[in-house]
This record gives sequence, C-alpha cells and structure tokens, in this order.
Amino acid sequence: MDKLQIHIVINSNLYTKNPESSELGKKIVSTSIEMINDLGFESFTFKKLGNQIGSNESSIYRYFDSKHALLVYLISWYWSWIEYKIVFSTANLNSSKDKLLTAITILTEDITEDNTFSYIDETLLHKIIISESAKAYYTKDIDEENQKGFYKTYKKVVQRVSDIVLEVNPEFEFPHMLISTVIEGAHHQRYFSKHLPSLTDVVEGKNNIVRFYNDLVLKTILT
Amino acid sequence: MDKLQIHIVINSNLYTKNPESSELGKKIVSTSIEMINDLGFESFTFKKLGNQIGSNESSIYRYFDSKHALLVYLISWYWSWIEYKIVFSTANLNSSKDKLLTAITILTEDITEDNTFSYIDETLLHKIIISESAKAYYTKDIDEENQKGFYKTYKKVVQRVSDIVLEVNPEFEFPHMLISTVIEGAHHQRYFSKHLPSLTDVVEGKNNIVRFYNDLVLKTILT
DNA sequence: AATATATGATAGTATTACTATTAATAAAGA
DNA sequence: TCTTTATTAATAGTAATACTATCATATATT
Repeated sequence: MDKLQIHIVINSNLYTKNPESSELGKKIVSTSIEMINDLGFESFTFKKLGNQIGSNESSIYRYFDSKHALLVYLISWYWSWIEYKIVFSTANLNSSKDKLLTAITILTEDITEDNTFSYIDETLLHKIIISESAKAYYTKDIDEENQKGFYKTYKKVVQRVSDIVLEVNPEFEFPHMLISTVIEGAHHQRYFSKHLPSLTDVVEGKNNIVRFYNDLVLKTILT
Repeated sequence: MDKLQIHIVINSNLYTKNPESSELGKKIVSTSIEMINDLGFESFTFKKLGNQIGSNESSIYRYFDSKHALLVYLISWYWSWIEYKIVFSTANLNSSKDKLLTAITILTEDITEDNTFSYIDETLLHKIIISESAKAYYTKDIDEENQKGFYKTYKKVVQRVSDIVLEVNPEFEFPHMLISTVIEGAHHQRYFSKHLPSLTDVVEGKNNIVRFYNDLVLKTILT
C-alpha cells in the first residue's frame, strides 16, 4: 500500500532558499541529518557536508545562513511532523483521557520505523532532537529568534497537548509546565539511559519511559 | 554572625592545576562565572578571560585543559554545593515526607541570596547551570568523561534524593527518572519563563515552579 | 540564441582553541 | 644572601571554523 503523502510546510524565515525546491536542497537536509548524528553537531560543518554530497560549501550557504539555522529548520520540521501525528492519531478518539494518553505516548515513545516522508529519516531526526535540540534554543539570540517564529511549531505542540490536559481536568493549573516537562524529560531520559544510566530506571524492553510519563501525567492532573 | 565555612572538594580529574591553590586560580573561577553569564558559553574564551583578569591565556590553560573542562568543573562544584544544602537542611527532619519536600524545594527554587563561599557567586552559578549545563553533557565524549567521574556529583544528588523517595514509598518504581525529570524540568522552566514563556505557566511572585514540582512528586509517588 | 538561474570553484578573513617556547618574577630552601 | 624552583607572562604559531565575496560554468526557460 502506498504511504500517505503529507506535506510539511516550513516557515520561510527558517531558510534562505527553500531546500524542498530542489534535489540539492533535499540532499542537504537528508545528509545533514545523517552527519549530525554521526559527528555530533559541534563537529558537523558545511564543508564536510559539501564533500559528502559532492557539492560545495558555498552552495549550502545559499540554502541556510548557518549550521545553527539548519538545526533550527530540522527541529521545526520535527515538531510539525509530531503535531501531524498527534492530530491524526487523536482525531477519532472520543474520550479526552484517551486523547491525552495517545498524545503523551507519541511525545515520549521511541521512534524506530521508517515513515511517511521520502527524504527525511524520522528515526535519525528523533535522535538529533534528543541529543542536539537544547543547543538550538540555549543561545544568546533566543529572544530575537523566538520573535521571528523559529520555535513556533514546538510551542504549537505544547499548546495543543495542554489543551487536551484541560479537557481532562479544566481546573489543572499548570498544563504547559506539565507538557514541556514531559517532552524535555522524555528526551533526557532516552539520552541518560544510554550515557548516564544511573539517572534513570530504564530497563531494556520494558518501555519504562512511556509508562512513567503516562502514569505521572494522569496522577498529576487527576488527583 | 560569621558564615559557616564549608569546603567543597572537587575531584582532581576536573582540573590540571587546582584553582583553589592560588589567587589566580580563584580569580579564574570567579571571573569565568561572571563572563559565561554575560557572554554565553559559546562566546566566552580563555583569551577574553585572560584580558579581563589581567592575566594570560596560557596561564589559564595551566588550570584547565579547555573551556569545556572549566564548565564541567563549575557544574561539579554546583552539585556538591547542592548536596551539602540538602544534607544540611534535611539532617534534623524526622519525617521522610518533609525531607523529600525540602529536597525538592532546594532542587527547584530560585537562588537569589549570596551564600557561604567567598569567591563563588552561587546566584550566577545557578544561572549558568540553567542555561549552559546541557552543553556540558550533550557531547560526543560523554561516555569517556562519565567514566572519569566528571558527572559524579550530579549523580550523587540524584541518588540521594531518590533514596528519600523510596523512604516515602518503597514500592515506587522510578525514583531516578522522577528526580532527574524534576531537576532538569525546573531548569528548563526557569529558562522558558524568561525566553519562551508560552511553554510554562509561570506567574511573577507565585513560586509556581516550586509548587508545581512539589505537587507533582507527591502525587506521583503517593497515589 | 539569448537570458536567467542554480551550482561550483577558488580565495580570503577574522576568530577560535589550542600548543610550544622562552622570559620574567616571586617564593622557598640552603 | 644566594640559588634553586615554581609560577606566571609574553610571544608566536597552527589547523580548523564559520563564514563572505567573486567569478566561472552548467542547465533551464523564453
């Protein structure tokens, strides 16, 4: 069966030339995802990317102002994709509680299968989100960038799930804190489980991260 | 009244020459805290630090291998200090629940007053922990560094508070995940409240971060 | 065939994150 | 007091980074 082709549209502030408008642009995006995963964001450079794809540093700069801009683009893409997943998966659910648990699961689960989009590997992108996304928004330029809408898609996801929280319990005082805590927390836990395991209680094959956060959310808003 | 003078001892892997052993060393530490706050970690350099303190880049390298090593040193110092605060504040408490709430408060509260140690400004250091500490452990070298004990003091704090969680509820399955989620969460919330406020529900003067996490912890482990 | 557009190649710049060497100075021991 | 040692300062140098600028070439469109 053919996969559903959904188009994710990215705010034009996030690139100088739209990478979706050319083969080179798509190659830049897909290969940067691989290379950031392999090298880590610090060691990743446009020069290395150019070599890898048989193109030139200067050509890459025509699409993205800087490697930071590229990272922000990837993060924005990721959150648009997550939003789509949440909307799609909760559309047919009647119970707010089911909606909430579905959303929390999407936000906290591991991503392993290949997905809808041809040139973006969501599994690798998810790893970048875990390991590198804090580097995007812990910048001195955060306020300026935020004003330009760089983090809009992330904020939209938090807002959407916070709204579901309020459907479940309209009295709950801290829906945004809860959801952003869960999102960031799940990413930290996945990273810690690999590198600083004593900060977690992750056990192979038990899906503890998803269980922990689903449980935490329900207990926090329902008692 | 004189302040209590506690000495925080730092693992000798975290420096090449102990900064506490000289005036220059202390100056390096205290001024780096100011400068990292002002410039952000990326724009902070040993050259600039040297200029600021009327010393030379090469002299600073004798104390710390790299600016990354200096950041790790500061983080380690911070967690030793937090551990001391927790031990001190919970020593006289009989109830495990009180101990837990005291510890969670220490981990999530804002730090505003000047404190015990002469040459380290804990208020500024706390800000560095919030804005820069993820950059220390989201590195490609994390496993190697972890093995050398670079993150020991952080892990000790998580372990200590997790033990209190288990005193309150010995059946609770995820004490480490809960505490590391709370610690990282509180830091994110403080940062978000300033720069991405729609991700939080922080209201001036209401101490919502501390309230939210204390409430979350109790509900999660007691229901 | 002419023109516009996208890409490639090359060169150049200021800065960074160091390393290495040597000189000057201060403290400590004989 | 003289000498040794330790500490810090000064200078120079390096490879790499994160760009910018310019110009040439290939490809597509009219």
